[in-house]
Amino acid sequence: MARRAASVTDAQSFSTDYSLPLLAWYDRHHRSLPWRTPPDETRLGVLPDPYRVWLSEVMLQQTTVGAVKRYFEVFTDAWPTVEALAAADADDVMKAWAGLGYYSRARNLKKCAETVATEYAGRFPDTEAGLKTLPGIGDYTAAAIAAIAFNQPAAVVDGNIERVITRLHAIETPLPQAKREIRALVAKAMPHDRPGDFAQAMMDLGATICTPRKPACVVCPIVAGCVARREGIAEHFPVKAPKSEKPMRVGAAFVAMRPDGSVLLRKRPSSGLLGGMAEVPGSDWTARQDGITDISAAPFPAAWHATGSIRHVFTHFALELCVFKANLPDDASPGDGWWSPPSALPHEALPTVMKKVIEAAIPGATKKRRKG
DNA sequence: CAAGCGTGGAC
DNA sequence: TGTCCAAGCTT
Repeated sequence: MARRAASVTDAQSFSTDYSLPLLAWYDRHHRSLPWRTPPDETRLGVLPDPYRVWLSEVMLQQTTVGAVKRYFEVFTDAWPTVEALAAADADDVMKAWAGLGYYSRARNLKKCAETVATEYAGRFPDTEAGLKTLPGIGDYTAAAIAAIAFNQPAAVVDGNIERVITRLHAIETPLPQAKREIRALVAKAMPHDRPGDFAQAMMDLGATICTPRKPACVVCPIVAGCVARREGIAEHFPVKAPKSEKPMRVGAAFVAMRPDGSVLLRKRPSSGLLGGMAEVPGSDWTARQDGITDISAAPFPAAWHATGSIRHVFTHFALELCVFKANLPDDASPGDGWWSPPSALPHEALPTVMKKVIEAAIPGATKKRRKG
């Protein structure tokens, strides 16, 4: 398909005229991913399923492609359409999301599916503005869906593209302050005939060539316009504001087990840290020196005995939990939780930190059995 | 706008 | 071991 000469005549400096070599590179070296339509099809007007684009984009928020692939397959097998996801049991969605992190994404995913199914007749809005009104869809995801699934001329800016652009133009302004400038530069460079491929080409470039460390400038298709490379300081960008250090928190967790191997679980509050996910009973997690790390935080009296401790690092704090275990009789009351039998435990909505806790008390208890 | 919000892989 | 960080969103 012939491209108009617009990107050439519009060019005002060398660094704004890179869309052509970038797209040519993408046509040859694009990554094949389960939610993608290859460029030889998009150029013929064949666009990917908006549901699959949306699902993949939400999963990919702050998450690696390698981790997303498995979850994407599980989700699309269980819920092939937005209507199916809208009709799903919310707890089943949380269970399927367990381990992927940032669990508000799963809660918003379900809400968004319900809204699209009931208020939009099962069809995603095809504009950035329309998409942004939906839960869990912000600036980046709205632009990405609009461009990739609907071929809209949206300026897509993610972490990869921030890195590519700050290097191309040697932008010393730190992130996130530079965001507005970056967005304007992307909008100026974007070819209106292939906005979706342009966005994915920029992201592929950032993921495979213009990498955070040791960028492969030698094989970069747009190195000719890169100011940072010319000055030998590509790795210096993007400049970021310094991060605050992580405090340490401590606490105690209690694994109660019945003779049949069932473990007592309860559900965390629906918002905040690990919102809506399952956990074993435990103390608060506190940064105080006198934080509770003993059986004084036990949910009920029992023959609790220490069975080890686990460490886990969250985004904004590190956690050390002392793990206690007790064997309870068959008729022990679950209180406000439930007893999860060994066959169900691996499929519960347990975040990784809770799997570590249970593994410390009952090795192998949360591992999924390989079939065959 | 800064802070809250997970996890696992690379180095 | 630590450190960084990966296709960000919400409040």
